[in-house]
Amino acid sequence: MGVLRYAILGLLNRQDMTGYDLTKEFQTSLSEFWSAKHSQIYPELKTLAENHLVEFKTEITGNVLEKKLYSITEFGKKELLEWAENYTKIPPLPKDEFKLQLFFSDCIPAQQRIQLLKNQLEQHQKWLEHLNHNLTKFDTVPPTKESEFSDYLVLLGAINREESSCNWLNTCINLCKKRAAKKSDT
Amino acid sequence: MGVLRYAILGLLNRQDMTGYDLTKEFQTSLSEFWSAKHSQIYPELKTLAENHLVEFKTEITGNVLEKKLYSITEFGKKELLEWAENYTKIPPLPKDEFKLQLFFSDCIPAQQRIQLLKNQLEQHQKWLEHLNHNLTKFDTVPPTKESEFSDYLVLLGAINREESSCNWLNTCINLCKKRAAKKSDT
DNA sequence: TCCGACATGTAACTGGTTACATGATTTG
DNA sequence: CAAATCATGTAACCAGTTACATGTCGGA
Repeated sequence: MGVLRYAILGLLNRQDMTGYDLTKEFQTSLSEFWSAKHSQIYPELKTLAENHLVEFKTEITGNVLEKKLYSITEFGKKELLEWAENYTKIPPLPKDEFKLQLFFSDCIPAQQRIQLLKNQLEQHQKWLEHLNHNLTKFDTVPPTKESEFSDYLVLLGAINREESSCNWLNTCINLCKKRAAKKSDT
Repeated sequence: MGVLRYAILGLLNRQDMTGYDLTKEFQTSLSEFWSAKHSQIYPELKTLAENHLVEFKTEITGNVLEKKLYSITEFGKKELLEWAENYTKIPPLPKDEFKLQLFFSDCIPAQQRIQLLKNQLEQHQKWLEHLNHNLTKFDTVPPTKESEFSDYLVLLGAINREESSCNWLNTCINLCKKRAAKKSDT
């Protein structure tokens, strides 16, 4: 695939950045749907520059420290646009250790299974809170500014996902409880 | 992490299997939340056997063809149970090329963005149909049999996820349409 | 007799993480 | 002056995919 290159091109299309800046973007604005460490970003920038999709000028911060300010080239913009217009397949089913655990949970006591579910629920609720907090950062909802608008859409997606995870976990907990009650019944 | 080993141990805990059988299980019952190709499974079985978590006896199918029937050892069961009882972290945010595309979609025409969203929606709806069809395979809902019960729970999770994806995409489409209407308004 | 399923493995490569390595600048 | 942050890179490793490689068995 090589999706990382488009993530970088997309960011550089918004504004010129250093590898360090890009790394921070992956940690913040993109973190909901893509990630990359600096150890992956710097080599990628190098090959991108070699292929003339980006270019850089070396700047001096302070007295000595060099930094490379990267910008997207016209050729890079063309490549980005081509990708941006294409249909993509739905994301491959993500691996989920908890679901695997749940799938095999017939080998542990019913009460313990419920505890596992509750623990998972708590973690998702916490994350959901964090996402809802991010929602308050927009001054209008939905935001009017174009760049903020796509931020908003993907944030909605993240919130949506967490909410549905919580719903599912609650359903599971209830089903397990019912089941446990029935068993102790007989 | 090394989660693959627990997936294999979990399956072998249900019944003895060959590497070939395991491969099929990953393609079917586990496919919603874990995957592995035979090229990964066979080496893993080898190391698992070396560590005495599983053992195998060689059987002959027909006249010559050898197959290795693997079974979990007591030690393997202990290891599996230990994993099964532990709290796991929520799955790492899965990479999602479509969300990345949407995030950068301010560089393409509004109508085209809507087309991308609609295409994604169609794909998710198709998959959802498939999952709902799987739901009809249980004779009672929720099923009473213990092994079927956890199948059922994870299937609910998958359906839940697809439904919420569809909801989100519909929301996005509506927001984009509204936005487009407003713009042509001025 | 041919084809699809059964059956098992290895090799090369890709994407990504963790750790190694270094050093400058700013701020408290 | 110490600590956090800025800044850039490489190396070793791990999980996973694709391709290579081989051969048997059962049924149409």
